Amino acid sequence: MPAKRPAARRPTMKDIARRAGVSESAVSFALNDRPGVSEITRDRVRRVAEQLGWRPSTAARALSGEGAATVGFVLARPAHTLGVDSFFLQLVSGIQEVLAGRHLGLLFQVARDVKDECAVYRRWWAEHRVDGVLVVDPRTDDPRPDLLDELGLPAVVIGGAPDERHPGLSTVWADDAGAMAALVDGLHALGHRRIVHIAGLPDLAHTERRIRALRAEAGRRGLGEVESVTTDYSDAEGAAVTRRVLEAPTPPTALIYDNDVMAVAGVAVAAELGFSVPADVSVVAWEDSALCRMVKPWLSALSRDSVEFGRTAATELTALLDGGPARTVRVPVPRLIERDSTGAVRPSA
Amino acid sequence: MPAKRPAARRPTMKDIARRAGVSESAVSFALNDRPGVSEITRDRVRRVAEQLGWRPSTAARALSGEGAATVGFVLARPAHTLGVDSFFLQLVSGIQEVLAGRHLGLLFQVARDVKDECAVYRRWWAEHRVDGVLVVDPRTDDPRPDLLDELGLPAVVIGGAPDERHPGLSTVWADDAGAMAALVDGLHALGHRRIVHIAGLPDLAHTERRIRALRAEAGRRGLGEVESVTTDYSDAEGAAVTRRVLEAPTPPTALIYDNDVMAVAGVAVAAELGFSVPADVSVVAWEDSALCRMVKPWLSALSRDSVEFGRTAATELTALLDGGPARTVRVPVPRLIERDSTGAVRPSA
DNA sequence: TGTCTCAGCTAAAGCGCTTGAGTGCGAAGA
DNA sequence: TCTTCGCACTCAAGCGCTTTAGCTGAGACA
Repeated sequence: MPAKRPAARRPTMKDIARRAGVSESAVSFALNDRPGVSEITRDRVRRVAEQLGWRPSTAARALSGEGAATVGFVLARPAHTLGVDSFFLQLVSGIQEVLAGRHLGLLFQVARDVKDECAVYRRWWAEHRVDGVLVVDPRTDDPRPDLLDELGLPAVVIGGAPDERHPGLSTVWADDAGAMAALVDGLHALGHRRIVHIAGLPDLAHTERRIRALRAEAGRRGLGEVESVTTDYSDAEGAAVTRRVLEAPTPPTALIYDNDVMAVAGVAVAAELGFSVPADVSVVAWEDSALCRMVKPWLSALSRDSVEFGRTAATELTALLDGGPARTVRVPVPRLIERDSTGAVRPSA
Repeated sequence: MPAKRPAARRPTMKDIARRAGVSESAVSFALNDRPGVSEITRDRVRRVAEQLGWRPSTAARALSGEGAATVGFVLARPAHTLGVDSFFLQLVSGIQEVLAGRHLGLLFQVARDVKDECAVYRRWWAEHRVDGVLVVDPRTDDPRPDLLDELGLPAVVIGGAPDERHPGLSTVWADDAGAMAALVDGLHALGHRRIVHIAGLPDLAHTERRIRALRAEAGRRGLGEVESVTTDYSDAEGAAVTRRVLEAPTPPTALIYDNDVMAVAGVAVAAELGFSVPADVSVVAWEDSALCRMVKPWLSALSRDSVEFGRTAATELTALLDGGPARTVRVPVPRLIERDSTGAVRPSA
C-alpha cells in the first residue's frame, strides 16, 4: 500500500450523469423524486448514484437555496456548571436520534452567556450555516426570541412557557408549576410545613415558574415558612445553601433541589450537620439520574425522560423546517420516583 | 410592527462591490488579505463590509474549495453510559474555545457504535461537511484511522497511543501507563498488595494500556493478587464488580476505578458490605469531578484537565488544517489528588 | 398528411465565493 | 521618446447543485 494515497475524489452529479447517459438535470430530477424523468431512468440513475457512493454536497445544496441541512444548538452556561450534568447529553442524544434520521447535522456551540449566544445565531445566519436552531434555558426577559424572529430563523424553545408574543417560535415545555404543586401536595400530606426550595439559576424561566408555583401553593395552604433560594446549580452552592438553611433556628423539614447534583451535595451536608435523612429532613431532587442512587439514602427524584424531550423538540423543529406552523407542545409532567430520602415528618418535630 | 416581517436579506460580496465601486474580485482580495488591492481600497471595502454586516457564506466558500470551516466530533458510546460523565462536556468545552476563536463550527453527532461512526465520517466527507474530525475513544484494532486515511480527512485522535502506521493522524494522549505505575507505586508504599482495577470498556485502547501497565507493575514488584476487570463504565457494573471482589475470600485492599461514577458507586457498595474506607479498603477514581467530593469519604482521584485536553486537541487539528505536519503531543500525566479514600493498609490485614 | 400535445429529456443560468488570466496605466529604465 | 515593468484592478470560469425554459419525438386526432 502506498504510504500516501491521494484522497479519493468525491463523485458528483456530473459523474452520475455521464455514467447513466443522461443530463445533469435529469439526475437532479431523478434523485429528488421530482417529475420530469421516466421511472426506468430514475431507477437507473438511482442505481448509479448508489454504486458510486454519491451523496449530495451540502455546500452546493445550501448555495442553490436548499438550506444547509443543519440545525444549531448553543449552550450558554458558565463552564463550571457544565461539569456533572446528565440532562444535556441526554437531551442532545434524543435530538440526534431524530435529526440523524433526516440526515440533518447538529452544529453545537458553547457560549459564555446569552449575549454571546445571540452573536452566534447572527453569525450562523449570516454564514448560511443553519436552517434552524434549538434554544435551551429560556430566560425571563429573553432577547433570543426577538432576534430569531428578526432573522427569520426557525426555532424551537426547549423548556419555555408558551409565548404568544412570538408566534413564529415553537415551544416544547414541561408543566413545572403543575409538578411543583403535586410535589408540595405530597410533602404536605407527609406533614411537612417548612419547605425550602434550593433553586437553579435565577434568571431561567423555569426557575421562576417553580418559585412562583411554590409560593402559590404555600399561599393556598397557608404555609408560612416556605422559601426559594437561587443558586448556580453547582454542588458548591447547593452545599452552601443547605448548610445555611439547616443551621437556622427552625430548619426546614423538607428540601427540594432543582437538580440532582445539588441534592447529593445537600445530603452530604445534612449528614455532616447531624441531620438524618429522611427522619429529620426529607430531600427531593428535581432531576433523576444515576447520581440519585449513588448516595445513601437513595434520593427521591422527579424523573423526566430527557431523551424523549430531545426527540420531541427535534421533531418540532423538523416540522417547522418542512414549513409547518409553529406549535406549543407539552411533554409529560415529571414523575416523582419515591426512594428513601422522603418520609413523614417526625412527630417530635 | 407587521406580524410577519420578511426575513432580512443576507448581504453578499456583490453588494459590497457595488457600494464600494469595485469588482467582486477586488472585494475578495481585500477581505481575504490577499495582495492585489491598494491599502486604501482594502480599507474602504472592509468598512463597507462591516457596515453591511457581511459574513462569508460558508456554503459558497466550501463550494469554491475553501473547506467547510467545520470540524466533526462523533461520540460512539452506548446511550446509558453517556449519562453522568463530566469528561466529554469539559472536553468539548475546551475544543470549542479554540474553534470559536477561528470561527470554525463543531458538527456533533452521537452514534451507536464504531461502525456507525465510520458511516458518519463517510457521509460527512461525501457531503463536504467537515474539514477534519476529532476522534475519541480509540480502540484496540480500530477501523477509524484507516478510514480517515482513505478519505484523506485530517484528524486528531484524542487519547490514543502514538501510532506509526498512520503518519497522517495527529495524536493527543496522556501517559496512562506512567500514571498507573505512579499510582501502584503509591499504593505499594502504603502497604497495599492486593489491588483490583475496575476498568472501563474492554476494547478501548487506554483501558488496555492501563491494564497492561498494572500487570507490568505488579510483575515488577512480585504482587501476585492483582487483577483488572472491565466494565461498561456504568455505576451499575461498577457496583456489581465491587460487590463481587469484596465478597471474595481474600478481598483486595485497594480499588482503582477507571472513572468517578463507578468509584462512587463502589464506595456505596463497600459501605453496605461493612467495609470501611479507607481503613479496610482504599479507593481511587481515575477521573476527578465534583462527584468525588459528594460522597463520604471524599475520594482520592487522578485529576486531569479535560478542558485543556480539549484545547490541545483542537489546536492540533487547526494546525493540521493549516497544512501543518501531523504530530504526537503528550498532555501532562494526571495528578493524584489525595483525599480521604486512600490510606495505609491496616496492620491486621 | 399535417398539426397539436405532452412526456421525457437537455441547455443554461444562477446561488456566493475564489482564482488565474488578462487589461490599463503610471513610473522606471534605455 | 519608446519600451518594459509591475501594480491595481477587472473578467470570466468554475465549484456542485437546483430550476426554469426550451427542445424533441412519438402518439392522438382531424
